[in-house]
Formats: sequence, structure tokens, C-alpha cells
Amino acid sequence: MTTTIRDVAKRARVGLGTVSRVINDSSQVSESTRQRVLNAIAELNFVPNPTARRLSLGKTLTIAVIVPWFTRPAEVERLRGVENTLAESQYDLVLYNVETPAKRDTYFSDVPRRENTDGVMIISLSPRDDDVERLANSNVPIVLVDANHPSLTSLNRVIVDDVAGGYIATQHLIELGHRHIGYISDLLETPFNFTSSRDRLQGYRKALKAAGIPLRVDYHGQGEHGRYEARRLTNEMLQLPDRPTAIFAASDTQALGVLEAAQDQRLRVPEDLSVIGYDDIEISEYIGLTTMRQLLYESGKRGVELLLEVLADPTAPPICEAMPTELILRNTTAAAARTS
Amino acid sequence: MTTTIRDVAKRARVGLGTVSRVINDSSQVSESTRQRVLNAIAELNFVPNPTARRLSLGKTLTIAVIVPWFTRPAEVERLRGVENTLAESQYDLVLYNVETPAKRDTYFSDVPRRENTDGVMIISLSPRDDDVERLANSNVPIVLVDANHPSLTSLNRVIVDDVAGGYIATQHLIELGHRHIGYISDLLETPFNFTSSRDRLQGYRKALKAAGIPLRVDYHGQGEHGRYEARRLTNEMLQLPDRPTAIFAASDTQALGVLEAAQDQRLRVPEDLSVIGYDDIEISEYIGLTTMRQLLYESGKRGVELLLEVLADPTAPPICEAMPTELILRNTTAAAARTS
DNA sequence: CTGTTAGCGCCTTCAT
DNA sequence: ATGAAGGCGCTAACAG
Repeated sequence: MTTTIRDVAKRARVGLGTVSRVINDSSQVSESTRQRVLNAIAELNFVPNPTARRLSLGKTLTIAVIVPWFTRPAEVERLRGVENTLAESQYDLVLYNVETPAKRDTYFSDVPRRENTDGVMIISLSPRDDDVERLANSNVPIVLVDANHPSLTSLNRVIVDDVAGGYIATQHLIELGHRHIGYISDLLETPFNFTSSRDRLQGYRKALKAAGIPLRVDYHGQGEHGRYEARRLTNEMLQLPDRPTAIFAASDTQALGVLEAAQDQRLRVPEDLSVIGYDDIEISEYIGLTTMRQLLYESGKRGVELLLEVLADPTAPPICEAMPTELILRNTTAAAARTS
Repeated sequence: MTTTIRDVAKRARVGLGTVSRVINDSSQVSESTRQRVLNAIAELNFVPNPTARRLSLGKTLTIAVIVPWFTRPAEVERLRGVENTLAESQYDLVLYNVETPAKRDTYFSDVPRRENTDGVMIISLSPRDDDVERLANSNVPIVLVDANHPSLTSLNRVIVDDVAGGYIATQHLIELGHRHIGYISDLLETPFNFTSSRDRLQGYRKALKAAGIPLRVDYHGQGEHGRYEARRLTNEMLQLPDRPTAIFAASDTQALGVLEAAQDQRLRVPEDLSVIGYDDIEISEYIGLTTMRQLLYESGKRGVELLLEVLADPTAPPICEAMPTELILRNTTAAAARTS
């Protein structure tokens, strides 16, 4: 049926072991037999069965990536960094997409097992307290990208300082003279335990406080991630008697919704309303959206690199690496009109 | 170390075979021993080793997806259909991303082997003549999505009639009174063997011919896929003494570049220039781009369904299914100004 | 240097 | 109904 190492051995008139050695070009095999084996391999068009290798090696030669909504632009970009970096390695990429809380929990508990995978990368899903123990004690290396938990110092992490990002974004609006600044974000509390909207809110608050601007609850709209919901929330907010003159959106996708709402309300951007997003996804440049840039691709790349390092040397101490964030000025923010 | 079927057997005081039977809840095991085994499994927190199962079963429980630039919006959307459908099955999704001709060739020849995967899905990469034999003779089921080859009738395929799509798009512009219609596309000949730009060009030509409009080579700009290149090509085309009054872009992403070029040239859309794209990716609605909608998500979904069907019943006859295409009218096309 | 042997963990006959 | 044994294809340790 399928040609095995045994067929090759027979054809090359050597023992199995020798063939295996040639395949793993490890030990010293005499050049002559080595050639004989290589010939046999070529002639039979032989390819070692990966499953058998895995079983024998006790490794899966696989990296599992758990990611929420892998189709969202920011996650896609992270994944691209992951894929490109992993492609050069011997590891296959197995994708676990999370779109429901149930999936999250299933994957969190089932995927990180040595029998399943050699390493797991968790993107944008911060562990909850009840996940910590299991993850910390997992027998497979785990790296967190854009996710974190205070007690998980034993894991490699690539994080983004969203508090700082939120601060800078808000600060930018404040410097432009805005004092009525709205914030449109995801739901703060969900079973997924996304932390970015929360952290950015924290930064937003700190910036307001530092500027002596009172916090207004009606200036915070939270809802399902996405353009449509952001548009709805913003439309509501813009109809407040004392509407914001600037809005900070927790993602560029949501910023698009904010821009749509501005149009709905016949407000010019940035003259009547300043808008700043977060992520700097590809379309943002096209739109001319002012935003906070994250190094999305890089974060995925670094995550894989860290994972590969642990795989190569399990004794390597865990690292927590922070990715920088950067304000990208474009055309959707401007000085506030004279305050009424 | 890791707990195996043997530990369970010992604890439950049964033979290995019985444990295996319980796991695969197949044969009839007496309810009492069955419970004993289940208890032991629970107590030991036992999970069968997938690699061992695979080797024993001779299956990989894996579906390989070969896709070019999986970060492009259209491919992402197809992948979403794939992932969502596959998630409910027992199969894992292994991603092979193609960004270079070399990768394409490597994956085309290495991935479709029974030892590697139980089924492969090839997206948007049409086989070349020299691929046909290998793919047709592969010992693993293959399904083509948005890809095709006349001699591969033995494979399941989900195709899009790009000739028709190109025709409809062009026809739409013609009906609006345009007679100077440009076409911006990918490079027609690349080692990837993408066929969409070629097929849409064919539809474009047919439509022109049917309307008695002469074909002008300087109205066709081809270059690397992407906004930037499309913008450059369009800028060139718009500086022709007899510039087009309408442009058909082979993808929405490229249509964005066309829109940018229009801005560069101080042309209003749609008053001075009509633009139609292809795909109807998410951002198109935001932009208000007139475009040809493809059922991207559905195509991925159907592809997986076909694959799962063959996997369940290898004797099922291969199907070639065409996905419909639809003209989505928005705000970037309008009646031509009086022709000069 | 190279052939032989013993597993890796599970599934599946084959007897009982 | 259930235990025992053989094998999936490969790697690695052990002799020579």
C-alpha cells in the first residue's frame, strides 16, 4: 500500500535503523550506504509518515493557536505574523477559532495537552482566575499574545499596554482642546474576558482625571464589537443635549461605526466631531482615520519566536514583552470648536 | 508519565481492549464494566492520545487547507466558512498559506498525501496542467474552491463563474451609457495561476463586443494585487487623452485604489468616473462601493461539506457546484456624462 | 558504522 | 462480553 521505511530498507539492502538515520540525517552513515538509501528513497518516492514519527518522538510537530474571531482585521494581522514565522519551522499550524464562550472554555481546557500539541499560543483571550491553575500547570509551553493575567508570570507573554494606549489617545483629544470626550467600546464584561476595552477605558479615565475633566457615564457606550453596534451607540450619544465633540473608539472597526453615526447626524469630521480609533488596521489609512497603532503582525511573530525558543530550550526563563503603541495622526481629529 | 489506556485498564480491572471499546462506544460492553471503565477514565482524567489513534486508525483526523494570502479579505471570508463548518466535525484544520510560487508548488505536491491529511481543500489556486495528474491520482480526497481545471472532473469543486461576473459588471456600466470602460486587474500570468482576473477580463470583453464597443488595450491595467498598484495603474489610465469614464476593478481592494486615483485626479465619483468592484467584502458597504457580490463564506462552507461527504462515503460521485454572483448597486456608478 | 529489537498508545481481530 | 496478541510506521538504544 503506502511505502514505508521497511520497503526502502529492503530496496537499499540495509536495516531499518539505517534508513531512519539517513532520514534524520543524524548519525554518521557511510557515504556509500547513505547514497544507496537516498536512491531507494527517491526511487520509491518515499515520504516518512508524520503520524508515526510523532508517536515515536512523542511530539506532535504542531502548534495550536487559539484565537477569537480570527476574521477580525486585527486578529488576521496577528495571525499573519504567526503563520509567516511558523512556516519556516517544522511545525504545522492548527487553528482553533473561538466565537462562543463555550468554545473558549473547551479549547482552554482541551487544547493545552502534550498529547495534542507541542505548544499553544493564546491570542487576545486573557485567562480568568479559574483558568490560571490549569494553564500554569499545563505540560506544554504556552505563550500569551495580547493577553495577560497577573498570576501567570510563568508563561511567555507578548502584551500591549492598553492603559497607556487609551491614555495617549484621550490625551491627544484633550490637547486638541476637547473636554467632551466619548468612549465607544466592546462590552466590558463578557465570558471571553477581553481586557482591551477595559484597559483602554482605564487609560481614558486617567487622562481625563489628569486634565481635570469630570467623567461622565453617558459618554461611555459599550456594546457588541462591530461597526453596526458602534454606530447605534454613537448615534445615541450624539443626541445627548451636551454631546461629545470627540470620540475615542476602542477599535478601528468601531471607529468606522462612529464615522457613520457622525454622517447620520450630519456632523462633519473632524470639524464638528473628532474621532480616534485603535489598531491601525489596513483600511484606516485609506479612510484617513487617526488611530493608535499596534504592532499586530509583530506581536504574532514575537509570540511564535518565544514559543520556538521554549521548545528548543525548555529551561529558558519566561519573558513578558511589551509591544509599543504609537499615535498615528490623520484626518479625523482636529482642534475643538470653541466650547459653548 | 502521561496516563494511557493501560492505566485505565488496570484501574478498572479489565483488559485494554475493553477500555478501547468503551472509548469508541462501539461494541456492546456490559453496562457494569462500562461504568467501571468510565469511572476509571474520569478518576484518572484520561484522554486518549490522538497521535496514537491516528496511527492505529490510519487517519489523521485533519483537513488541510491550502490558500493564497489568507489575510486578504475575500480569502478570510472563505476561510471563515471553512472553519465554522469544520469546527462541528471531528477534524482539525491545518492551514497552509501560500505567498510565494515556491510555497504553492511545495504544498501542491507535499500536502495531498494520505499520510499527511484526510482531505485537502485548495482555495483560489487553480491547478496548472502539470499539476493535474498528481492531484487526480492523489490518494486523498481533494476539493477545489474558487479554482478549477477542465481535466479535473474527478474532483469536487465549488466554482464561481467569473466570466459571467465580468460580463455583468461591464454590462452594468454599458447600460449606464459608458463606452470608455477601463479594467484594472491582477497580473494575468503568474506562477500562482490565478484565473479570476483572466476570466473576468473575458467577461468584460464579451460585454464590450456585444455592445459593439471596441476593445482598447490601453484601457486594461494589470499589476500586483493590492490597493497601491491599482492606484498607480489607474492614475496612468486616467491621464490618457481619452480617459475612461468608468472602471471595472477585479476586486474591491483594487477598487479602493481606483477610488484613490480618482481623488488624485480630482475626479468625482460617480459623476466624473464610475467604479465597480468585485467580491463585496465587508468594507465595500461602508464605502458605498458598487460591486459584484460573491458568496465567499458560503463557498468555504460548501467546500467543507463536500469534503466531509466524500470522507463519509468515498464512492460519492464528484460534484461541480457553481456559486451565484450578484450585482450590488451602491454609490460609485452612475450614468455617463454626455460623451464628448 | 550498521542490523536488530523494543517500544510509542491505540485499535482490532481472534479466541475464549 | 472480554482478555490477549498483533500491528500501524517510525525512532532510539543496544549489540556487534
